Amino acid sequence: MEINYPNLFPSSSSSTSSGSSLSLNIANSQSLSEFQENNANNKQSGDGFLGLTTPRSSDQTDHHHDHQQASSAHHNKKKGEKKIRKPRCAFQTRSQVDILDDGYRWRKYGQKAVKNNIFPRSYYRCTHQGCSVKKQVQRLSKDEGVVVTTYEGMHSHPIEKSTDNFEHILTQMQIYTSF
DNA sequence: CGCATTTGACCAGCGC
DNA sequence: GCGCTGGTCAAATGCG
Repeated sequence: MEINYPNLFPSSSSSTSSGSSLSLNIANSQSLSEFQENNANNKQSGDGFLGLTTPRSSDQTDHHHDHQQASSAHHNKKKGEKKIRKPRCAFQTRSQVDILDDGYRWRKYGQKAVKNNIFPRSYYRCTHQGCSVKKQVQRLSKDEGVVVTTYEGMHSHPIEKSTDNFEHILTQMQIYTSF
């Protein structure tokens, strides 16, 4: 519950310079990647960020919407299968704006208020067909100048716009998250 | 008119 | 077993 990001983003505080080019200062941003077996010893309860579980296999190809709201639809999980946890990559960015234009086109599909944080968390999904890459954007309550963007999945299609250096970063992300 | 955003509800996992 | 929290869906709404 107590989200302080103990080990994740250590030196987030003591940053007073919110001058910041809004685009992206990679120098200040920290990247990290995790893999599915990573948090086996994760006794951290709240861990609202990188310990989150990925419920369904996110294959919206068939996407039989049994309307979850109806009743006992759930997703039929394989009896022997463990839950698959897709790799994620989180970036901490110092920016005034929440929406970091990384060259892809995103559609917002949800927003939730997180505990111990006055700012909501926004959920985005890539609008490209067949691309199920998701990202979530959150702003630290401690530092409103810090925006944490978590990417989940890899893009398998070219970037629409040319956002110079961010494309390079995306490439590195794919290296990190390669499984 | 088409698409993106908003927003409330639902559901699953986990902790107590 | 209950309640909390995070994640997602989908209808309604807004905007270009």
